[in-house]
Parts: sequence; C-alpha cells; structure tokens
Amino acid sequence: MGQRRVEVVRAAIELLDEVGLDGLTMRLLAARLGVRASALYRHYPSKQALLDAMVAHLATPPAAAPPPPEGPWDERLRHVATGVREVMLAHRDGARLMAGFQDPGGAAVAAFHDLVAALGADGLTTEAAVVAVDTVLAFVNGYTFEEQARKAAVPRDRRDRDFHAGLELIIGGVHASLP
Amino acid sequence: MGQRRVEVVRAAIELLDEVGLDGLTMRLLAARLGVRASALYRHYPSKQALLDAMVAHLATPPAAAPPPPEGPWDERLRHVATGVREVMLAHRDGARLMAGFQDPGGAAVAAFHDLVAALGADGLTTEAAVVAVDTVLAFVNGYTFEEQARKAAVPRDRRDRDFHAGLELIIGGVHASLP
DNA sequence: TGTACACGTGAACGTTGTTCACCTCGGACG
DNA sequence: CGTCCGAGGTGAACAACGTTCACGTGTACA
Repeated sequence: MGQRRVEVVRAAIELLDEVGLDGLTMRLLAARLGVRASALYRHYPSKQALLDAMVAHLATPPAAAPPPPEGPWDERLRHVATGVREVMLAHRDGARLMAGFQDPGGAAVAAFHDLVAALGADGLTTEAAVVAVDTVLAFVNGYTFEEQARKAAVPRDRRDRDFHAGLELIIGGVHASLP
Repeated sequence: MGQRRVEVVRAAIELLDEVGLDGLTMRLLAARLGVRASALYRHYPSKQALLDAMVAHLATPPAAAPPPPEGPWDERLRHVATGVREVMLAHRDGARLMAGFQDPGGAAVAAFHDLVAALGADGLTTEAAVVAVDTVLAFVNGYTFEEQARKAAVPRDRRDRDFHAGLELIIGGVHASLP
C-alpha cells in the first residue's frame, strides 16, 4: 500500500545529504522522483509531516538490529548517547532535522521508558534514572547540534574526544549521586 | 548614525514575542515601524543578519549590569548556566533563535574565555575547565531548546527543578573528576 | 465489463526574502 | 545663498516556496 511512502522518505534523505535542510524543497524532491511537487501531497499531508517521517525513519534501527545492549547502567547510557549522536551525524543537518520534529513518535517515548526502566533495575531510583537520562539526552542534543552547525572545521577525532569527556563528566556525576 | 539600527532590532524582538519566530516577517516588521520591507535592507543586509543582531542584543547584558559574580567555580558555573537559560526563556522561541545564529559574536567568545580563565584560577586545570564549560553549555542549550519547543504544558517550577537536577549532576561530575 | 482506487498532472494562489531605480529631505560647506 | 550629499524611504518587480484543486490515467478486482 503505502509503498511509495517509504520510497519518498528515502529519496528525501538522499537529497538531504546532497543539498542540506534549507535546500530540501518539495519541488526538488519531486523532480528526483520524476514527479511534480503536487504529487507528494498524496503521500504526506505537508512538508512538516514528511520531515517527521524522515526523523522516524532515521531513528528506527535497521531490521538487522545490533544485539540488545546488556550491562551496567553506565555502559547502557554510553551506548545510547553515542548512538543518538551517531544517527544525527550520519546525515547532513541531521541534528537540526531531528531537533525540529513536531510529533515525538511513540517509538521514541517507548525507548525512553525502556531505558529508564533498565536503569531502575540496576540500582538507580526511578527519579535518579529519569534525571540521568534527561540530562544525557539534553547534552547529546545540545552538543551535536552545535557541533554540526558550527564545528565543521574541527577534526572529527577531536570532536569525539570532547564529546566523550563531557559524557563521562555526567556519568561520573550520576555515580557520585548514588547512595 | 546607526540609531535606527537599534530601533529596528528592538521592534523585531517585540514582534518576536507576539508572533513567534515563524511569524517574524520582514514585511510585518516593516509595517510595525511604519515603513516598507525594502527599507529594512538599508540597516541590515539580510534577514539572517537581523536575526544575528537580535541574538547579540539579547545576549548583551543591560548597561546597569549585575555585580560581577565572585565565588568558587561551581557557583560561577551555576550562575552562567541559569543566566543563559533565563535569557533564552525570556522571549518566545528564544532558544531556537539563539541556536540559529550564524556569526558567534566576539563578545560571546570573550565571555567563554573569561569563564574558563576564572575556573582555571580556582583549582581546575585549563583542560578540565574547558570540558566543564563546554558540557554545561551544551546541556543548557539542549535542555532549554527542548523545553521551549515541546514542554509548554509542563509547569514552570517543575521544569526548573529538572533543569537544576541535571545541572547539579554535571557539577557533581566535575567535583568527582578533581585530583 | 465496469468501477474503485492509487497515483500523477498542470495551473494557479498567496506569501516570502531580496533587488533596483528612483525619490525626499535636512544639514554641512563653499 | 546655493549646492551637494548621505541617510532613509518608496514601489514595483523577481524568483522561489508550500499548498490546493479540478482533472486525468492506468491497474486490479468484482
């Protein structure tokens, strides 16, 4: 049925990498699909809906998912944080795209609650787990957004080191706040 | 000379609070000034330049500045973090506006270096100070952006508590990383 | 055979940022 | 006094954008 829908969103992501978020135009995307712009509105009611679908598509791990991460809570936090950053950096303007999404997909909230629950089953109070996850995610979003917007000149390995240093600072803070 | 420039930027900020960043249009701003849109280009070469000027204007503390903060490094970090968040929350779409600025004004980098230097004069190595400041600012940006974009329903005092909890987590992490 | 339905067309609409040639007016200067 | 100049504003236009709407077309299924 909605088979064309995923072709559209895939083409949109390809185009994003070539022209950036500001260059991503309904007309241009339509041209890449050999179609007129008005045809896109058969599949998505608005450009914002298309952008949301792109976010959902990027945030959904491939069917051949990596093994579900087991391990202590700090390992888990590290895994999620680097994963989110990786997803954002994988595409041009990825951070800006994901920061602008309008409808937080149900999958995202589910993943959030799963992570909090996992941390809760590993010694942290629910309260502490929520704060830790919220803080790490805010840091990842803020850092990666800035990184992609204004640090194209800084070499990648330096940005990686700074990111991990910040992440370890937060994880150390969680450790220090335990009973 | 450039007296009209600041009138324009002031009117733009007022208008921002009324119509939001998406509603902020050159024509609408011109109308508020009793002028046609093309006249605005006498003062700013592009809309982006105007937006940058708004950011610079908002980030510049009023002439009657509060007393320069003295105290230990953690107190200083708290002060800066809450101050930045306050500035962003003071205007509609403030976080989005300040996240989109193109030219990081020289005043901003100066403030950054001053803060790092201050922390350095208080027991932290320069390396640790840079990481701490970077991490706190990334957190503040990420948290406040999300807060303003999608948490209008959550009461203010709850958002304040969550913010401070995250901030204390990071400051605790800095403490734990000291020799 | 007929009829849904998915998909696409083409032309238009209103709005946006921006440019350009031109106008106006107040003050400095010879 | 006349003249020039620069700051500021006008009005019309341009290309591009997201979006809408009435209308076509082919394919699969009853």
